[in-house]
Amino acid sequence: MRWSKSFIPTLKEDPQDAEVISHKLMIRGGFVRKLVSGVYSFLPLGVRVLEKVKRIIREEMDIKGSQEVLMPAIHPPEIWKRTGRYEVLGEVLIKFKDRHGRELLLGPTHEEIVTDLVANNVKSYKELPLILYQIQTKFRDEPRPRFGVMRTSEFIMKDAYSFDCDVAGLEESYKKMYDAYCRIFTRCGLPFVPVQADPGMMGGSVSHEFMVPSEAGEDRIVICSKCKYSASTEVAECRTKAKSVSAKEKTLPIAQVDTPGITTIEKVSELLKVGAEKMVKTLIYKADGNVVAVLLRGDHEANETKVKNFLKVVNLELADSKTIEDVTRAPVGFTGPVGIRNTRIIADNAVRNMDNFITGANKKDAHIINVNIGRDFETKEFADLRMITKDDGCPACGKSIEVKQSIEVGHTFKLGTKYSDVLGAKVLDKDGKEIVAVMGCYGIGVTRILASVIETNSDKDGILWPISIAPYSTVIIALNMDDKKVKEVSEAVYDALSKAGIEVLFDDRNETAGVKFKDADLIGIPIKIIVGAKNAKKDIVEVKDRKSGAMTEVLLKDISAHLMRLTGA
RNA sequence: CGGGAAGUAGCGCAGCUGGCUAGCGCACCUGGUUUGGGACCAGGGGGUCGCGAGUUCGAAUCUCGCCUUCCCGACCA
Repeated sequence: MRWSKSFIPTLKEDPQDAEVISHKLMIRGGFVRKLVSGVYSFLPLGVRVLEKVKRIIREEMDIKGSQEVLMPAIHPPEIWKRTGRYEVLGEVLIKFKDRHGRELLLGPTHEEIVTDLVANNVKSYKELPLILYQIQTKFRDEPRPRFGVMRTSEFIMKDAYSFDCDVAGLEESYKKMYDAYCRIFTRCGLPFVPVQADPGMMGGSVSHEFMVPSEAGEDRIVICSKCKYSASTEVAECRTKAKSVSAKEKTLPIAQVDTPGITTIEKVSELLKVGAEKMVKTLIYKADGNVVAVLLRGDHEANETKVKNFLKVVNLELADSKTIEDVTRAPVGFTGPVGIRNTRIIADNAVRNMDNFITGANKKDAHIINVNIGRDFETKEFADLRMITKDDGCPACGKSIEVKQSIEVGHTFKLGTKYSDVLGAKVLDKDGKEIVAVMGCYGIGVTRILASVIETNSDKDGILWPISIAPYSTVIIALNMDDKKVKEVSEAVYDALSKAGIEVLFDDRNETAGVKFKDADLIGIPIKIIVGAKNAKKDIVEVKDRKSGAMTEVLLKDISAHLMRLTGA
């Protein structure tokens, strides 16, 4: 492709509304443009990278025997109502009406649709196992689209679904997909970590997230320094050892202290000169509409995923101030478990070990000290409800752990029969008996891969695409198109490489050398072929590596062989 | 939805305490000189100052409402 004929609108300056590196570089490099918040156009360069990634995905999925399908983006709501996810997804679903007033929605994912497809068309155990996948656009009304293409309302996903006769079959399919995912991310040049995760609204028992450590990530993961343990902080268990009875302190008489206007743990801690670890914070939640008090040690943070899973609820949100006032008869900031009304109390395991602690008094401008469970209030419900920190030990081996910000690029789930049951995906087994298909589902954020690769592969000049997914492997930089010999040699190189099947971008623009170098680096082409006047006279060109800067001189006649070696074409 | 910031040419910004025809850099068009890391000279085109109302003789500038975008929180590929 000739640059002079290409639609590659590069920018010299960072766009005003971009914060993270990948967003800035994708805009500046002319890969994408925003239409509205969370909705992007992919420009020619962006499409080329996207297609490279898709090809890798298809190759790896096909090798595992899964088959590509293409399901619709427009769905009838009925099928979503049958599985109950119409309500679970709620506002995330983008709904509209057709001309007949019939409600339709844009698919946020496709468990319902594939399961229905399989239910209607697969009848025998002989047809299983079956793995279907598609690369398709998903629509989700995100609460907050973010970071360019990282989190958008419309995005391209590769989603796969496995159907097996039994759990053993699912295990096999799951392993295949897991392996395929590792290969896909490796080929895309991503430093990924598979971690245990929470299945969330997908359902099922086991899930793994494929995480790319990066500052721009929206999630955190725990990695053990010693053993192989890795998990999302959402599920990483906190090992809280129960204190022995002998270690318990003698209980002191409960007493009220005045804390006028002091509503936060930090300020109470400051005022009473007591560490936050001697306090208990009481968080009032609404869990599927019911009020629940969650008790945590003052210096600990709630893990809402754990709370949700413990309570077996779908919706969990901090209660509004009115609810808190109803339950505690005090303003927000003085909440405590003592004397709280009509409220289920659950406590983190760490709270069980505490004696003579400080809590809110459920009274304006007051806290109480020397509070003890059993004596001053009662709860029998203890569980791991807090967020793990780097000071906690590894849940598996107890050694030190690291907590890293990460980007989720893939997620795999062992679904079981959640969908196949409801939607009737059943087959007859050997004995003619009906069995429900056991399912797994597997997602990759295709557009998000681009952002992740850039987050982990860039320098001050621009993107460093791995050759496997670079929009072009090679760019020819003709330093001066007005120089006859330079033009002639560049054209010859372009011709030779094109014929050799190398994906080459020929910068034939009438621009200065500086502009061409800057643009080439910005868009991240891995190999530059530089044609300058002096060398051109001797039929020599320079081949320069984008990442290392290493340069070699190559004779014109050898150029295509040389590039074929470099690119593996 | 809660909290914060911002909307002026394609992009990045200045102007904004009320006063001339709204400005700068980049980009773009024409001509010329240039060409090894974002060249130079000359000429030129491009604006509902986010939208609407109000105050005023006069509003990009002040007031109110709305919209949009970005950042921090709840969601997830």
